[in-house]
Amino acid sequence: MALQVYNTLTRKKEPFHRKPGEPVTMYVCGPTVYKPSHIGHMVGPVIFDTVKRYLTYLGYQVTFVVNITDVDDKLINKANETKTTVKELAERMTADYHDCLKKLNVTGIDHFPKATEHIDGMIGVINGLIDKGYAYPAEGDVYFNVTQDKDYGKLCGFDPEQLEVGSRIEVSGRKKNSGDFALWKCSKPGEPSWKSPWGEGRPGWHIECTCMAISLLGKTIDIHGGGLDLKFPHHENELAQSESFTEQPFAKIWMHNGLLKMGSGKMAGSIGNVLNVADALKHVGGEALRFFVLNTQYRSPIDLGEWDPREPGNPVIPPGLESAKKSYEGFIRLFERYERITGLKSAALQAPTKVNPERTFVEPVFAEYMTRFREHMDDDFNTGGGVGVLFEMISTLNKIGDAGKLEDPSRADAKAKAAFIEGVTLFKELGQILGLFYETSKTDQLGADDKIVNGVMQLVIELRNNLRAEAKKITEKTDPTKKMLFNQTDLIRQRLGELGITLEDRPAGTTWRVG
RNA sequence: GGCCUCGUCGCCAAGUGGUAAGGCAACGGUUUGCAAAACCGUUAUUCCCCGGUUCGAAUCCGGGCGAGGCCUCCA
Repeated sequence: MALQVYNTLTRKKEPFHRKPGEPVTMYVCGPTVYKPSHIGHMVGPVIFDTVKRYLTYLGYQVTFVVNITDVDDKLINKANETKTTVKELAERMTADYHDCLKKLNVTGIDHFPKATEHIDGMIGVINGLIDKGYAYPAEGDVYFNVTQDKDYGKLCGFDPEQLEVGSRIEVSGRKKNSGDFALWKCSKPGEPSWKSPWGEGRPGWHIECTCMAISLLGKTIDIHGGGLDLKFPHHENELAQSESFTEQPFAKIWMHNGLLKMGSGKMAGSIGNVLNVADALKHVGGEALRFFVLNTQYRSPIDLGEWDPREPGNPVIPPGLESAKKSYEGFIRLFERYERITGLKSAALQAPTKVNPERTFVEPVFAEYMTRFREHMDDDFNTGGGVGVLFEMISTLNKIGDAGKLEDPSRADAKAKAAFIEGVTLFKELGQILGLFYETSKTDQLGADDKIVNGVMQLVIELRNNLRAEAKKITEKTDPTKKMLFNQTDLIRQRLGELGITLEDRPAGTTWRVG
């Protein structure tokens, strides 16, 4: 099956219109940088980063742009409140945003254009729209006239007439129609402003995306993405003004990701249940957080479960994240097993990064997994289905490991070992398409490679195993010395456990890990 | 009031016409000195309810109930 993508514009899945090898342009609406990123801000970037990863895997040349809105009302208000400048606030919050992206392995974004760096371009677009009769200046503002755009409302399926009926907003004095929206706003004293043909002012919300998408990616982009909440008014308006300006289709495909929810409620500042990325990362790894987002098909809402941080005694993390963290440990353990079996670092394991039609597998089951994973991804980037395949692979690989006695060098089956390595390599290949398997394990972070840490751990393990060996020599089960010795070995294991270190007594020897 | 989603095991979730993936949790077993990890087994004859279409429906249609989103600057 070839790649199919759901297009909001046509409300159906369509065959992807590009052939592998061709360039693909992708534009996704980014954040307004006025406060630290919360986990909801990461959903879109993770999803579209994964879209790029899969397209790249298939051989497309993807250019991915995410804009930074660094001037608007929220920024101005926040800067005033906190006694700082819009510029300083925007720079600080942009740095926070980049840091969050990095922690979640969102590495595919090629350009982060800032609104304030494209003001001249926006003025050009607005001028063009006025010249063509789509926009009109009004007392220092400039508005887009929705009645001039014959297919206004096509993205959301809105009838422009109806928009006025249920509208919560009064027609402002300067607008001709209630649906008209600002392309340019005249500024009040003290606000950031730029010179324009209509006086001192600043751009409207939607115009920056039109201008930056067109200037960086061309008049028609392949994929335009964003959260479902942006569909209206932002994307509808962006679409209207862009196509009015260029007289060409703005985006071939519109993709909208579902939003985060908490059980039956929503995450909102007004409720006080907003979870910042930085706070979430104190309790779960970035990789587990990314996995959590990808566990669900992107168009569905992502459920964090019922959670109210204001209730005393409630967990510090929503149940959905807690559960994702535990699920994810299965991935980590498989790589730990790989390291025990091969004596190699899993981080150094090289897996293919491009699809290879000639690829063959010694174990036919891996070819099946590969196919099933690809079928899910081809079906509108169904990462949730793909994750399911990954879990089935873990189970299969563990069985191969068990049956082949791979952790016992004297009895290990060479054929099984080769199959295991082949499978883990595919596992890594598929996981990397989802942008997973990038973090250094907690054990390594603590310093498993560190001479002193490792030396101390080996010493503790050796001493404990000496006690275990002594205890095992005593055959009489009720012997008090045997009991005492085992009490000591268990105490060591328990106390290390309290420090976050788990000891595992395996046939081939005792290993330790953090977590 | 208008537009639009969604309702699959205790929780999360894939499946959108061919007879219910997977994860978490739980329980039993193998293994282990005991654990941990892993493995085996059990846990939805049924997909909110009621009708209809069909040889066949979780999937399509109609009606109901329930939850949610958007309706002019929320990712």
